Amino acid sequence: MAAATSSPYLASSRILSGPVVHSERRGGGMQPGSTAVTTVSGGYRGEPAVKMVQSDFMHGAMVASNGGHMLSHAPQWVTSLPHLHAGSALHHRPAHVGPHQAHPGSWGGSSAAHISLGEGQQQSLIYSHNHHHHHHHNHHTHHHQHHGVGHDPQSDEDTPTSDDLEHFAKQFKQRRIKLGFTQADVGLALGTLYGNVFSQTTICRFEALQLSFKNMCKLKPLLNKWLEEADSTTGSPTSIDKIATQGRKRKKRTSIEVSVKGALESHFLKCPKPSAQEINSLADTLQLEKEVVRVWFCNRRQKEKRMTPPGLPRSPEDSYSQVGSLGPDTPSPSIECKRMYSDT
DNA sequence: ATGCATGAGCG
DNA sequence: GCTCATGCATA
Repeated sequence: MAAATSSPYLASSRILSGPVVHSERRGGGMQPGSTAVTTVSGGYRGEPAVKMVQSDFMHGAMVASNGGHMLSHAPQWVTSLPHLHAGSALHHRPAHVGPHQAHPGSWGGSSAAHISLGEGQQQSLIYSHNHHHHHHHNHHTHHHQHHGVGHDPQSDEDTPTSDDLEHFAKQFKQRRIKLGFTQADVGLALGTLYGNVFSQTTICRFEALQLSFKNMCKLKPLLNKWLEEADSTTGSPTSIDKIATQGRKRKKRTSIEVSVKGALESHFLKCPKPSAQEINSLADTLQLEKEVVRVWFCNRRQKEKRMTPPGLPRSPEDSYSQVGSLGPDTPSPSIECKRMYSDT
């Protein structure tokens, strides 16, 4: 329940967590020779040498996994402050890139090509997920707003369908590019317009329909509003700057080797929700930290819940109707997998 | 564009 | 510890 009560590093609200990092650095040439590499390996956030926070999260995690072979001593990933300069001038009046859209992808090779030669291809595997939800939205205890005029499907009210979202996302991206805005620009603009700052990642995922249905529905109105603002505002920029540079030290992204990822996928197919014991064994086998393995499975499950699996072309006969109007819970299959190991 | 990660919220 | 929304860092 505590948002930022006793955080030793974080001191700002999550609303203003909008770093305007404009890193254009490229050329990552550090290649591992082992299964995975982490700059600051060892023990991560958990039990530091000194007690400071009560850790409202992951309290029993390391307790249960503390078999006695892990050396947890380095809790923090160095307080490296990404000294960014708030160059507030790129979110409402980008530039006139012209009709041919020659703006540089400020985020590196994120131009328009979908070249994925690394980890972006492992997801080309088969997705044996069956999302069969009933498609009867807005049926709950909710009064309908009687509009005198005809109610458009994508005006504002009522839950959009998956088709609506897809169409909107496509339109959005087109207009956005036409206007010469980057995904990051939109994210920041949303912050200045509503107070909800979003990153390039989120905008990207929205356009690619890689968010959950509910999440898509939540973002759609905001982005829709931005569209109206973007093309209508032609001289009256209502841009206010609200940047809050944070100095949160994040664990460096663990690069899992391809073979290891394959092993993880195999296990995921057998058991998408392994127990702590299973995770422990897996981590030991793959020589990965338990947290890494656990998070990997969490992320993997999320992927299955996304809309439009990547690479899979949508057939005209097939329609995704994962409207969660029935309840927030997911009718997951009653599959239970337990592996009881007595040794290591 | 996407993989790994954080954190709130919920049992 | 899981789900879910979200993003930093990276390929």
